[in-house]
Amino acid sequence: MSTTIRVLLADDQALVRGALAALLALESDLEVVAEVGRGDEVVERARESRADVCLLDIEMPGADGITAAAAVRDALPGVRTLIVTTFGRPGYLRRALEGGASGFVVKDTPARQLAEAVRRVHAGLRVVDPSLATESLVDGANPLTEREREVLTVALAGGTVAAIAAVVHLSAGTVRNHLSSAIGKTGTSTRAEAARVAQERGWL
Amino acid sequence: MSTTIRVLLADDQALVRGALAALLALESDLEVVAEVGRGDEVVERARESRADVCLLDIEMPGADGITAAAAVRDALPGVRTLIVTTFGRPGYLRRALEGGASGFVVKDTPARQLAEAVRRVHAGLRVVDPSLATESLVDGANPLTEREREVLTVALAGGTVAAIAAVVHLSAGTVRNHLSSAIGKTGTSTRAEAARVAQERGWL
DNA sequence: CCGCAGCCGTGACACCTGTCATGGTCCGGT
DNA sequence: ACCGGACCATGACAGGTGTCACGGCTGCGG
Repeated sequence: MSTTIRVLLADDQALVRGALAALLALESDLEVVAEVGRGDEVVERARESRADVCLLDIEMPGADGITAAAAVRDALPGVRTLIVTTFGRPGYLRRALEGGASGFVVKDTPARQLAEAVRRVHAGLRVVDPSLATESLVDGANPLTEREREVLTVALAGGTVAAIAAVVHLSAGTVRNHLSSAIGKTGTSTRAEAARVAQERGWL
Repeated sequence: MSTTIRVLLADDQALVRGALAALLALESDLEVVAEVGRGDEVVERARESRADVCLLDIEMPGADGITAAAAVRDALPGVRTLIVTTFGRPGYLRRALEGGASGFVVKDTPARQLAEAVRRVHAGLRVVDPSLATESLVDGANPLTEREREVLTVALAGGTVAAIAAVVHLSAGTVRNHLSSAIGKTGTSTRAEAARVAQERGWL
C-alpha cells in the first residue's frame, strides 16, 4: 500500500489532459503516473504504470470511456475507474455504472472536488454527481430496441432512408418502420429530431 | 508595465477552468487574475481585474467566445484575446480573426505550448494553430447567405418545415427555397445533412 | 403446445420535401 | 437608368417520408 494514489489520465484533448494533470499535482497524496489520448490504450498503460484509479473522458478515439472502463474492470480487477465527461447524459451514467465504472463526474463541478472524488473512488466508494442521479432515475432505461438504435445512429448523419438501408443491410420499408417506432418512443415527429433527442439522452 | 502577464480565463466547464488555471500557475510570468463561466461577463471582469490577455472558449452560455472577443476589442482596446476551443472549425477561425481575436488555439495542442501562445499574444503577435490555417484557406469563406444561415440553424433541431417557418416568421415555401439553396451549397441532399455539414464547417 | 414479443418484410395511403419556374420588392454598383 | 443580387412568396410536380395494416419468422416462458 503506497501512501500516494497513482492516477491514469485519459482524454483526447492534450490541453485538458495536461491541465488536469497540473490540477491533480497540487494534491500531495495524488500522483499522475500516465496520460493517454485514446480509449484503447487505457488497459495497457494502466497495467504498466500500476495505476490505482483511471480518470476517463467519454469522447475518445479508439474506444469511448465506458467501454474502456469495462475493459479495465475485466483485465485489472483491483483498479477503479472514474468517468469524467462534459455534460450529463442520463443514458451514459446508467451504462457507465453497469459497465463497471466506480464514479461519474461532470466537468461542471468545482475543480477542488475532483481530487476528493478520486480519493473516494480509491477507497472503494461510488461517486455519482448528485445532479445526474435524480435525472437518470426519471428518464429510466433506454426504451430503444437494438435495431432501432442501429438505424437511428446511422440516421444521425442525415442521409435518406435508402442510404440508411444500404448501410445496415435492411429493406427500406423496414428501416422506415424502425424509424417510425423510434420517433414514437422519443415523442418527436421527424427522424432527425428523434436522432437528436436519442443522442442527447445517451440512448445511442 | 508589470513583469507578469495578467490572464482572464473563460470556460463554462468549471473543471477545465480550474485545471487550466493550475496549468498556467506553473509559469512564473503568468498570473490568472479572473475566472468566468459565461461569455457576457468577460468584458466586465476583464476591466475590473485589469487583465492583459483573455483566454476564451467558444462554447459558452450568455455569449460565445467570438462575440466576447469582439466585445473586448471594442470596450478594452489594449486587451488581447486568445480563442481556445475543442476542434478546428474553419469558419470559426475566420470569424474569430475578423472579430478581433489575436489568436486561435485548439485544445489538442500540447499543454506546454499554451503558455507560450499567451506570451506571444501579449507581445502583440498573432497566434494561429498551423493545422487550422491551411484548412481554413482551402475551405474559403462562408458561402451561405444570412437567411440561409438562420434557417439552417433552426433546422438543426430537426423539426418540420412548418415549425421552422413559424420560428423565423417566414412562409413555408420560402423556407424550403432557402433550405434547397443551402443543400446545394453544401453538396448534400437533405436538410438534416446540410445542417450537419454546415455546423461542422463552422458556417452557422 | 400456445401465446407473446421482437424482428423483418410488403403494400398502400396521406402528407411532407426538394426542386423548379415565375414574379415581385428592395438595395448597391455601373 | 439599368443591371445584378439577395430576399420573399406562390404554385406545381416528382419523389421521399411517416403511418398503418398485414403476414411470416424466431426464440422464450407458461
